[in-house]
Amino acid sequence: MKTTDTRTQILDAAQDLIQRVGVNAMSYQDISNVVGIRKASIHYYFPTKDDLLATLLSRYNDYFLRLADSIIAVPEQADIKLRRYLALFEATLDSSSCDKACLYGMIGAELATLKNSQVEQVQAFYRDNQERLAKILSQGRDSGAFRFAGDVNVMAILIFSLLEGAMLIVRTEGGITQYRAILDQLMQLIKGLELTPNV
Amino acid sequence: MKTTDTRTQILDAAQDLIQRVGVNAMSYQDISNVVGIRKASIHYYFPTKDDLLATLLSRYNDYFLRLADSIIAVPEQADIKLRRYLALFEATLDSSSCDKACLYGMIGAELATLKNSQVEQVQAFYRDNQERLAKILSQGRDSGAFRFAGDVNVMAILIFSLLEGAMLIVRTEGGITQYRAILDQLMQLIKGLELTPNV
DNA sequence: GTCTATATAGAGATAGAC
DNA sequence: GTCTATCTCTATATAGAC
Repeated sequence: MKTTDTRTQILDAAQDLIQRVGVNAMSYQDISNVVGIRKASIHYYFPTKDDLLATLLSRYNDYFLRLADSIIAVPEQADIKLRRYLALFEATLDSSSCDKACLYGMIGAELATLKNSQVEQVQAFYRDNQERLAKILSQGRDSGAFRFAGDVNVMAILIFSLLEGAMLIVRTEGGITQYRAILDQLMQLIKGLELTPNV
Repeated sequence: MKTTDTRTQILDAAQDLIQRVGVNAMSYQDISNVVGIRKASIHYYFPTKDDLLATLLSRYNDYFLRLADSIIAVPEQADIKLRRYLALFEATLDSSSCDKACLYGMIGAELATLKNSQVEQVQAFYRDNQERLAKILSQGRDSGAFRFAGDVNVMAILIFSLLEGAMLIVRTEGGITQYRAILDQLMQLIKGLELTPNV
């Protein structure tokens, strides 16, 4: 059993807290309570809250896009790839009792309270994800797995917005079950399945 | 020209601020600066911030659902009704320079920092809107205007999640233009339009 | 590296004059 | 109703001992 270093423990605690309550409601004291270190000590690793947030956003971005790219790289049907990509978001929600949203979804709501450099990190995350999604959608439409009309890039933004929004919405009620139902419905729409007469 | 009473000015300012920066980043001092009244005076109308928020949520809910119901009541094609409903959300984003999201979308992100009674107000708003959406979708599917597969209620939650999510996401880039593109794409999906060979 | 102690600023809220 | 003044609490952040 390998112990995690303090710096990582702080980042983990901070991320968990932000995904639950948001950046502005999260404090060094909260992190202190979780990690079991005095709040002054946190400043040794991250002098300001902005430093901490910047590191957090960058870490989350790297981690998430690395996973997304590994999904895209595998030679596989587009609908399988899309399912796997959607599962990445589902995993975030799944852990614990469905009170955690995507880090960037939470941050997105608090966008106006961030400094410019952090806003750029948010923009980058959104853009990168939409790009990955567009790639999967293109492949699917080429192969005939997907049959939706319209522009691939707009569709990518639509899906990304839905994922971020649903993660926030289902926290009030329904939780992971409702989230999965929404994703199933989305897959149906993308595959272009028709309404059958009596269902 | 009729002057708005102070109480309403406070509510308006508070709502505007929350839609931009969120509940936790909004302060009585901010409201004070906008309304031109000392922050202690605000407590005369709303003793606690919870009182203010409760009033705000209730007012927004009443206002929004009244509009939604007036749209549903009119004898009209379902796709026209849906378009009008979507326009309600678009109007929120439209005013000013696209830095305002839906009040309840912002609140949804900060859900964990609210007290129980306010969480219930959020749940009610989500449920009520999904109910209205489901009604429009049912009508559309019966009339043949909509041809999506799957459950109407799930589809309603999907659309609602998308609306709330997109409003947050497009604030980083794209703004109202991107938001409209997403809604157009959504309408296509609901109408069940097929992919045409060379578009 | 982690601690105690403290500086400083801002929050929500109350008391009481006008 | 609105003001000034003030209370209390918590936030971010720093200084310096160990």
